[in-house]
Amino acid sequence: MSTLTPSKQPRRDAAENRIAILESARLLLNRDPEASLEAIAAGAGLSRRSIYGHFATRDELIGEIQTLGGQRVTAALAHIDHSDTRVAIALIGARLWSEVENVRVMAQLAVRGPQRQTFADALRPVREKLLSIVDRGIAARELRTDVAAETLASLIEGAALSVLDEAIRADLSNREGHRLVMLATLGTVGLSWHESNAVIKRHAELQFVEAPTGSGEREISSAEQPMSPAENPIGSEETT
Amino acid sequence: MSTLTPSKQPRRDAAENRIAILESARLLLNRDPEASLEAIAAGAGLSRRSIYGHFATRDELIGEIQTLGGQRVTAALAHIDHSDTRVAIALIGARLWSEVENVRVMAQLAVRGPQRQTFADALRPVREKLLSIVDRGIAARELRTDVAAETLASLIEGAALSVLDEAIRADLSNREGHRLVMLATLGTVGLSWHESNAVIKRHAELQFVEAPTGSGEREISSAEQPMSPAENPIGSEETT
DNA sequence: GATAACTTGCACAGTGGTGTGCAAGTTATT
DNA sequence: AATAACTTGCACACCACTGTGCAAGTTATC
Repeated sequence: MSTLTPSKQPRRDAAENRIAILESARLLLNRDPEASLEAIAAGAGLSRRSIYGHFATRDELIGEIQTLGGQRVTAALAHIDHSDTRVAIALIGARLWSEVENVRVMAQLAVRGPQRQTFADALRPVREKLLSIVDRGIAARELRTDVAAETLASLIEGAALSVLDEAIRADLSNREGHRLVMLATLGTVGLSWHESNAVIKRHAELQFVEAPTGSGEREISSAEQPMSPAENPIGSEETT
Repeated sequence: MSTLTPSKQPRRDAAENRIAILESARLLLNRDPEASLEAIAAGAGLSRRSIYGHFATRDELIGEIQTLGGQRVTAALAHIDHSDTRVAIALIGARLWSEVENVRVMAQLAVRGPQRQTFADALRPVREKLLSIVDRGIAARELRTDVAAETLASLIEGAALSVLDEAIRADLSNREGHRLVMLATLGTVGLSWHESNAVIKRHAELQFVEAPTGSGEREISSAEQPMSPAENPIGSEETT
């Protein structure tokens, strides 16, 4: 995957740079999915040339973002299960918020760019999970029954994404973002705003928890955490 | 604005071609805001070279789409006013749906591209209108009071746009798109799905009306209507 | 402090896009 | 049928970007 010629372990600074590149790319590709390598390199404090020391091609770099981001998002939504599908949906919203940065690049690149298909694939498990919850919820009459399940799932996804956008754009606090995403998804799913707030209040797992690492508001959420290369890979795939 | 050297009136076929270019551009730029002139020309059944007979530069072409689209969208939302802000909001959703194609390009280009500021400006009146309605609605307790007006307005916009996306993507019928957008905006604004449906049922102006020109479903909606160059311009601006 | 690992700058080839000039063709208009 | 209005193809200059080779520097690591 990398391009250098390391006997076993890459040098420490090299490893850091690799991560810096990935983070810069994630950041810039969010705004412009066709951001140049020059720009990405600059964002990482490196020269364009040295990117090629880590990734053979632009596509390889993007591919890496894809797998890494996909892993984090999938992981974030992995253990969601609640008898009440409304709570499950709100939880999904909340977890998405905790991975805003990754979620947005994935979504961004899933729509545009030549490999949008690949990205769509990477998001498949997530989407299937959502759909199955929606299915259950409709059957249980916990969610609105006036919209087909597939459509509703798409709407939830769209609503969540646009809230993420807005939350970033307006630079909302972490706590507010958390609240908004849940409210938006619940609203999409058919609850009145009073019901939504009631659901949120009633369930401990929907409460906002301060960042583990952080001190003040707005701190956590992968945005600040480094894109470490698959520490706990899901389908463990050692390359070397 | 044009580039040819017409004494007074352009030739009939030339006028048609100009429109064909604009329509092709609107279509392609929806998918890819950086679609090439080559592609746009092909879509219009012309050669790239002849685009320059109608528009001096790419930017001029895009600028034209901007003003035309902005006019149509603004016009569509012009006479919306209802004592009940919930109805007004649903109406906005419905009108947006009737201009899907235009709304989506505008939104698309308002986010990306170098002139996103210009596009944002073109949408200003629309956004202000929405905000004022939201303000009123919150004050009247018709809309949710747990989200700040500015935020809520943005959320409505986002929700509407993502429904439009989904509706196009899934190729929903005109009637279904109409219904979905209203439901989505009303849900965002705090209504339960029962309330939303009740509001829609209760008000004649929210009912779906078959296309004026059309026969079956999915027919109207500016998508099919040509982008005539400002027949009833809003701020009448004769160029010659 | 020696060595291998990495970064950098520069030059270069290749690609795909924009915008222009011009000569030759086609087509609406009278 | 004549003419002006348009379209086309081609050649060209120009730009921004990707990807590569290489020689010279810098830095982690033993």
